[in-house]
Order: sequence, then C-alpha cells, then structure tokens
Amino acid sequence: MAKDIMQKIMVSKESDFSEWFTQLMQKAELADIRYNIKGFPVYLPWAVKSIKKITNMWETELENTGHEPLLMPVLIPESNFTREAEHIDGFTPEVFWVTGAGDKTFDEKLALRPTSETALYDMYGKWINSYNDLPFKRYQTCSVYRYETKMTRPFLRTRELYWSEAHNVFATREDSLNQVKQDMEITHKLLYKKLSLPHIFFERPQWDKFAGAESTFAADVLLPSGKVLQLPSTHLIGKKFSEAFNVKFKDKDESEKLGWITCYGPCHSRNYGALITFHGDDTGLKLPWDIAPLQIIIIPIYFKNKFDIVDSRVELIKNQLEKLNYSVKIDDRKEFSPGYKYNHWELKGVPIRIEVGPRDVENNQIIIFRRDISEKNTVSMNDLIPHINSIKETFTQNMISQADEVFDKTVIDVQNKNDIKKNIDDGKMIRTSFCSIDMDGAECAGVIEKETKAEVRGVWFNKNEEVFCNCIVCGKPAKHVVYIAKSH
RNA sequence: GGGGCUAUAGUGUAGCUUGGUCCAUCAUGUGUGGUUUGGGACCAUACGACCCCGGUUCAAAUCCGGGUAGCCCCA
Repeated sequence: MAKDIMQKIMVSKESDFSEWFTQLMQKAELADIRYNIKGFPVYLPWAVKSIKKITNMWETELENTGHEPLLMPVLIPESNFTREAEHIDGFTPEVFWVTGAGDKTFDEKLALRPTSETALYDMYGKWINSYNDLPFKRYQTCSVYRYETKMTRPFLRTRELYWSEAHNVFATREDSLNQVKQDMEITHKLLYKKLSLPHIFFERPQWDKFAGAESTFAADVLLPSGKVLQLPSTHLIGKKFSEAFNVKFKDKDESEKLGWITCYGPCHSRNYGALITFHGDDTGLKLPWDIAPLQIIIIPIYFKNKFDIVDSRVELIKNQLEKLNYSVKIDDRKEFSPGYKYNHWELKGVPIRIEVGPRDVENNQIIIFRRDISEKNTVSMNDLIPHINSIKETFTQNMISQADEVFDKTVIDVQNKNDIKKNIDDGKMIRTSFCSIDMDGAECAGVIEKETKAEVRGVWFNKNEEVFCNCIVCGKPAKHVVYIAKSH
C-alpha cells in the first residue's frame, strides 16, 4: 500500500479546508503563491487553460447578446474617479495609485482601475448623442486591482482580478432592468449549466449595494465551508453616473435625457476558484466536461516485450476519439508506474481515464474510469465510442446533481432569532422573514451581524416569496423573505 | 482594523529551548546509468537550503530589532 506520498493531498477537505486548498494549489499545480507581493499569485498552465475556456464562454454569450468588445486603459485620472461621490467613497480605500514615473511625480495621480466605470463613462459621454445610439453595449476582458485588506487566497480573494465587465446604456429604466435580467440568464446558463455551481441571485440590501448604483443583484454560491461567495453581480446603476459623466442623448421628442446604465462583472478567476472549491475532493480536482483542459487521458500499461501491441492500440483509440473532437492525450512516460499516473490525473481532475494493457488488447477491451463518480468499468472495444459519448452526455449533469444535493441541504427555514446562530455555526444558509432591505432594515441586519457574524445577503430576485413570520429581529411585520449567511 | 504564530534545497521536515558538535538531518524531487510497470516500483550515483537588512558575540540556522511574505484567530 502507498506510503505517504508528497504529491498527494494529506488532509481532508472536510476537516481542514484551508490546508486542503493550499495543498490543492500546489499539488495540482494551479497557482504558485511564492511571488513576493501580497495578494498577487501566479496562475499556472492547468488553471489558466480552464480560465481561458471560462472566459471564452462568457465572451461568446456577451457578443451573442449584442455586446461589442473594447479595451480601456488600465489607468484612470483621479479627476475622473472623484466625479461620482458615492463611488469614490466606496472604492477609495482599496485603490492602488500611480503617483509618478522615473523620478518625476505626477501633478495628478492615476488610479490603477479597481473597476472601469469612471474610465468608460467619460468616453460614453463623448460617444453617445442620440436615442439612435442606444442601446449602447460594450464589454472588456481585463484585470482590475483592489487593495484587499482581508487575508488573500489564490482565485477566491486576490488583489488582481481577471474578469469581463459589460457596461450598457439604455433609453429607459425598463430597458435597463431587462438587461439586468438578461445578465442573470447568462449567469445561470454558464455558472450553473457549465460550471455546475448552484447559486441564488439576490437583490442586495440597500446598505450592501455597489457604490453609486440604484440596486445590486449578485449571485451567491454556498461553498462547502458553509460560507457564501459572491460570484457575478449585475447592477442597475441608474442615472447618477450619467449625470456625473454627461452621458446624455437627444430623444425622439427632441428633449435631452440621461442614459440608464447597467453593468455586469463576471470574474473568471474567481468563478474558477469557486468551481474547484465546490467540486474538489480529497483526491483532487473534479472538472466539468467543458472546463477540463483535457477530457480523456489514456494510460498504456506496459510489460516487458509488449510495448508495441499496447502502443498501437492506444494510438488507434486516440485517433478514433480525436475524430469526434474530444481532447485526448496518451501518458506514455516510461519513468512512472501506472498507479502513479492514475493518481496524477485524478488530482488534475481529468474526467475520463482509459487504461489499456496487453490483457485488454488480447480480449479486445479497455478499462474506463470516470472521475465524477470514481467508477471503473471494463468495456468492449466495439462499445468504446458509444460509451464515451454517454459519459460525456451525463458527466456535467452528474456534477450538477451532486452540487444541487449539497445546496438543498444547506438552506434551512428559521422563525426564531435564537436559532440563527446555531444554524450559521452549523454551516447553513438561513431563510427567514425580515422587516426591510431598504435602509430602515440596516439596524436589524446589524444585530444579526453582531450576534452571529453572518450577513443578510438579500432577497431572491423575482421569486416573490411569501413572508412566513414577523421580522425575525424586531418582530415588526416583515416585508421580505431574506437569506442569511456568512460570507467569504 | 486588532492580536497571535511561522519562515531551513523545487516540496515537506530535523536542528533553535541551553550560540561552537552543522562546509546542516531525513524523505520526496531533479540529473545520469540499469532493472521494472494492472492503484503512487527498485538499485547505484550525483545535485540542491539556513527569507532580507541590521545588531549582540571570539563565534549566529540558533539570541535581539526592523522589513517582507505566509498561516491562524478576533472585530
């Protein structure tokens, strides 16, 4: 039996999540945290390949829904940044500033963008003149920089974020609200159907919205740690920025009006982090079919003097699968034993492994292992293609079902304030009735936060859930059903 | 924002309490040669480290101060 192997994850995810995550980073070769600036990890090829796939999915969806790509400069003059008062209040504590070049100090310091509203909308003001220009939909994929003060962790909380941000202008509030809904549809289609991440789209309470927005809607995923992680968010920006940046258009009736703005920011590196955190296990990564850098790994089992028959068989299999556009690789390294390779590729989260040895060649069969349920089967060569096809069809759906099961178990209805802390400490997300998510509810939310360290995440958008008790904190009649959880 | 802990080859570690025995232990890794291969193979041999700056001392991996980075806890 295996002795302690350095390449293996040596703790269980359940008992020590933090250490598990750290070891996964290193052993699956996802990120190297040794770069010597706090909060700036190096992302390694295996992770980057998946992040690129994720990025492509989002870019494709954005372009299919009428967004055009552009690239904005990374620097924003301080004078742009300060034009919208709420925005600067919200972001200033975490802005990196460029104050000079060489030995020259700039007259006006430049912000390393923490998000691009104040760069884009300055240009939008110049570009948009007429209702004929609307809707105006643009996006860019780039890095943004935020000086996080909490503990940083690769993918999940870093000071550099790799994301796409879409910024749109509409003639009416209704149009902009429809855009927010479309952003949610895109999120569901990709986050749930492709990344296998169940989530809830919340309308955030007023005290927790994006700085300068009218309303914020954000997808929360409940991670196995019992804490939620905010994934893509979309904002009904309203007209404040239009006013600050002069984003006006002449309407049909010849009057000048302010544009209604929305923005949407899926963070690809963070989505990847949520994915590996949610689905990884003590063996390593588990990657959905469309995210895996490699879908099928073939391991030839060599025996003395029997290299040739095994080699020609695995080549044949590879060619057949590649014709069907599967991404396939043969691990024919001679210096490692089969067992080593099994563990290696399971750690990397490759969905399917095919094993072929001399015995299999003789019997015209292969061994197929699937990572989603860790099951190994012997399959006749004649059934190879149909068998692989059927795994492909069910693989991601299987991961979704596994995730749904976890998710359903973690949401619990609570009516009594005393039950909040116990359930939060137990890693649950709480569903309850609450007085208000406008500013007048902030006090009750503060009480919850103080007593349990959990936050009121918001109201399930568009679900119109019926309240089932008075406000759990103040006992006044409740206006909303809200969800409460600790956050990452 | 406040507090605590840690830093030794690519990785994980021993040594630190009580400075000298340390041109630094063990494993893994990497290179070379050979034997192997159905769930982390084996033999031989080579390579590779005391986080940075300063201080105390005859002498510092070890003690002290500062920096940087990582981890943990609390707000």
